[in-house]
Amino acid sequence: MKETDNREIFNRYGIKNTRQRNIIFNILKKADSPLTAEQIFLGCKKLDDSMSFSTVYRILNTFILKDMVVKTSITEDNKSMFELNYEEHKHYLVCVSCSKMITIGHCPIEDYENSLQKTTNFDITGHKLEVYGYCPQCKNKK
Amino acid sequence: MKETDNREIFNRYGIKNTRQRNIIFNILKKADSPLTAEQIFLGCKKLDDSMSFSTVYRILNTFILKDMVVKTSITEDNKSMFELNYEEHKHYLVCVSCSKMITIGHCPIEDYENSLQKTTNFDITGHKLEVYGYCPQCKNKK
DNA sequence: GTGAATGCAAAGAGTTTGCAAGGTT
DNA sequence: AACCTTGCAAACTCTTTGCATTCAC
Repeated sequence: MKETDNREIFNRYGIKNTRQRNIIFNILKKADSPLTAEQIFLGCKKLDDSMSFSTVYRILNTFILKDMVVKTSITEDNKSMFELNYEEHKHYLVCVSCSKMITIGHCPIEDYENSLQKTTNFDITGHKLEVYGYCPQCKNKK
Repeated sequence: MKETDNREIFNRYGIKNTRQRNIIFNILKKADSPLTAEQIFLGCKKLDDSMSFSTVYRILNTFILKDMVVKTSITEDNKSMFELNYEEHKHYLVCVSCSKMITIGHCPIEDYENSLQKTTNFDITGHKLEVYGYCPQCKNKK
């Protein structure tokens, strides 16, 4: 534990600063799209061979409880995916062939939520949007 | 098998007309939002106590293969949900408290897909959108 | 030192599969 | 009759949990 120490962040959220939490937090920080628990576990293994799979899940659930991480369901095969809870609103464009995910900057439906709030009388708290397609590489292979 | 016989539909898709398929197809027809495999199984049990859970999954997968049904992932707890593959494009507004789902008629992002296609060079095939909030009943209990 | 976090193994969900028996065309 | 579908039980995958040990504060 040296250069990449997230102690201050963990303090702010009231959780202890452990080696395993640092590893996972750093993996999520580096990721540019949501990761499966398995991807995170494999990343951990490279840095600490003794890391256990249940620790990965437990830490992710702790992070979720503290709102540091969000679970974005969404694959066809019922695997959860995890990413840092960025303040900015993000959506992904997902390749249905190779599963590559790229970030969509602008959110097209914030305005829409307002009108929906009026018509449905729901108190709207958020939304999930994913767009699917073939990425430039895969569409040429079709 | 009498009044509610989907033989013609099954013929059209090239699959046999069985009692179990009729039961499941009718349950999906009546549903106004996606159902979990368990909900479907429980519905089946009421009409045919001998129905097996694996039959439910197998029939659902057959229907998916024939594009009669779509699997819409999406719950926080990694359960799949299933609904008929309606031609019209549908989205749901989901209550985060009681899980009630209501259908959103208009899709706000069809235009958006076109612009995204240009900027990303993806060949876009579809999208998934769910909006979350508290329904009128639940928001008063908060 | 005290309570919280970890590793391991085992248990739980949800879903799929092998096989023998039964149903559909 | 030939093939497809079903029921049952067992297997498989993803995730959670119990318990003893280790670690952070």
